[in-house]
Amino acid sequence: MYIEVLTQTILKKEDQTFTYFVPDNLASKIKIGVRVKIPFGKTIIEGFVMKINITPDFDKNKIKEIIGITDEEPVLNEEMLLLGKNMSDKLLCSLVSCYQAMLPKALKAEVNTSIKIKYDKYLKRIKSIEEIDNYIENCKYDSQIELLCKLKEGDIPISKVTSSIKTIIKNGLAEINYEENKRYKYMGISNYKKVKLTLEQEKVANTIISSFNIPKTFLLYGVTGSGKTEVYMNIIEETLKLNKEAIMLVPEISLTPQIVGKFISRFGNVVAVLHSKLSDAERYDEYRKITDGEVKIVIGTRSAIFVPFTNIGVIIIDEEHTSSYKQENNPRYNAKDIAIWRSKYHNCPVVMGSATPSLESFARAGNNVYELLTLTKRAQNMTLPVVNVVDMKEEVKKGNFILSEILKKKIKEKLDKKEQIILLLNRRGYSSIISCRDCGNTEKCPKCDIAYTYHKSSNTLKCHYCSSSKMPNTKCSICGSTNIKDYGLGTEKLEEELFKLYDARIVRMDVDTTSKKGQHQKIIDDFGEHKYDILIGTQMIAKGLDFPSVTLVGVVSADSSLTAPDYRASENIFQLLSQVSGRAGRGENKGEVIIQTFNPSHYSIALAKEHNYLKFYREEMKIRKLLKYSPYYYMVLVKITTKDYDLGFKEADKVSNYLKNNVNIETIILGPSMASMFKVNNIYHYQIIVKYRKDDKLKEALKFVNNVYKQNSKVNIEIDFDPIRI
DNA sequence: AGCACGCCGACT
DNA sequence: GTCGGCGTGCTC
Repeated sequence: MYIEVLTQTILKKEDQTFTYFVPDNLASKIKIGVRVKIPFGKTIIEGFVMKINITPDFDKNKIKEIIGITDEEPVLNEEMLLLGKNMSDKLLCSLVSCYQAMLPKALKAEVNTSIKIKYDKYLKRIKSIEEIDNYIENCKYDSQIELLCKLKEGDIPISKVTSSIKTIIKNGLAEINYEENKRYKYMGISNYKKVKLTLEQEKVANTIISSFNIPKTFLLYGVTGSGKTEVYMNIIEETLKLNKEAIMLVPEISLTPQIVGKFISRFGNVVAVLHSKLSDAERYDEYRKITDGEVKIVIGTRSAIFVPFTNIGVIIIDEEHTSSYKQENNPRYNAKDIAIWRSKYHNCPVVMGSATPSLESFARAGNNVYELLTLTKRAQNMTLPVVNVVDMKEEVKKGNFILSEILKKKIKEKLDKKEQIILLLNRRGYSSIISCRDCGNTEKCPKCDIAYTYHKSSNTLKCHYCSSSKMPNTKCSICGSTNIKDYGLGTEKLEEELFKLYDARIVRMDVDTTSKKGQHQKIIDDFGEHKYDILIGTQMIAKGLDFPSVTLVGVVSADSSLTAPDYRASENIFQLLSQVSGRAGRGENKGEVIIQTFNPSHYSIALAKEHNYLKFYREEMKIRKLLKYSPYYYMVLVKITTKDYDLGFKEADKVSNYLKNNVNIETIILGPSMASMFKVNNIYHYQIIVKYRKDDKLKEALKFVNNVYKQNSKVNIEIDFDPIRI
């Protein structure tokens, strides 16, 4: 039998299937979606079986035989095969990359795919009891007799293969059996109690429950502390009653251990947990629970959206506004889109929840594409914390560059009361932003309203949306001050400052301190047990943490992300400030939030202070409309990368011109321009931004340019739909 | 990825 | 003349 195999494209450019021969003795084991080991050139690789029983259109003499079949059952089921094709078509990326993205490492088609799976060993009797008794009578070794007596009663778990075990096996009395060890390591919360839903929560839950079997998307807009998790659990409970499965996506599990704990407490061991900090073997363990039908609920990060449940009852996406649902490398999928695709396949609803929904989702709810559900009341009588905005312009005049007068005072106050403090420093990679130290003004491109990026080599300010550039001013264009500097304050520097001022136990949580596995968890646990007084971190600490004894949250510099060269900067800062505000005062003590900023009157800061999402939404939508950004316009980012500076510009220009001539007139093509990270590893990055509302020609045009550069070994192209960062 | 093929500079 | 540099192309 001849089969068609899709290989992990070594030549990364294109999907290519290869024809192989399957000998008769293996033919019955071949199914579409299983992996096969195949000789390829001088090496052995793995590929997915795409078609079986084909008549080859390749020279039969050159067709090689497969080496073996890796799987008993397909790793890609019918739904996954279909979904992969859909993804690769929609995202203009290779089919293999889509299939690989759906699978845990242990099940990907790769050259060296042998992930160590932990086995439990059993010694199993293979001869009758009489035969064993016979053997015992003639045996003079006590250790063997002891083993054999136990063996008569059943299998014996063994850890080491001793010499007596070896002898027993050699004499054909027993054999070693292996069983995969699936580790259950998550624990429930001991004091968890099922909470009776409030009327408001119940109404929301019932609306969703009455839409089971309908592929509909709900947007659950609920203020922080309104008990969205309880609603989710209620819906999932109903799903389980119908003998269906549930997927719940969360931004990052290692940061939300409380949610997992609640789920385990309530649903026990029908829950599998998938997140980025699992080792490959651990991830495979969890995955096997799903394929074996042991679990009904999966909680996981982005890629958990692909779990091969066959009867999904509901898909929940918590904190739907988070950018982590979009994958930033190929295939550049958004888990929210995959969720909606799967909801149609399984006829089930999708529930997206957030206290600060993304503008896109809220706009869709406004257009009745999604159904809007709201939770307005904070559960358990928790009050929203008081938010204090401090104008750093005034503080700088007093000589306070890092911590303001009031924040210093409050920290001391809380330390004295033995309460805990979280300090947030939003230091993201955009160091090359220049802003005025006196008035907080950052110079922006007038066309795109995006902060200019400073290019040191040429001493110019560049807008990397539209490629316009200008010389940096020596004076601030608003207040005339010459005190213009790039802004940079790191977590280490803040930590240093705090050590100088206080005698406190301080812990830092950022990419530098959490790269090792389990470190996240340890910091969170330790802080939860009050082994530290102050937690310093980047925005990763803002999400989902729930520490009752935290009574003060300080945002040390709200501006660094406000001035980021990104049209979503205002939205991001509003979401971030709202999130952190929700973190304070979760216990009995009232919480306080202090936000330090050079732009106290900026609407996203002022409205975050008021906890006024709706007003923020309206304000931001006006700007998006004016400047033709999402959700009014869709965006596509076309990236062109090459080692050759001149060639890159030439080719990017060609692409841009081709697009201009082959899309609808209303579609806006910006660039080519230099990407914000222009030269990385000696590779030059150019980009073209496409903005459109409706364009039936765009897809074909993008497909065309994409195919052109698939054949080009010098120039690479990548297409990113709805990019989260530009 | 590996490996062969092939077209130019430095050399026993 | 040859040896070997690695740019290019192919693997069912």
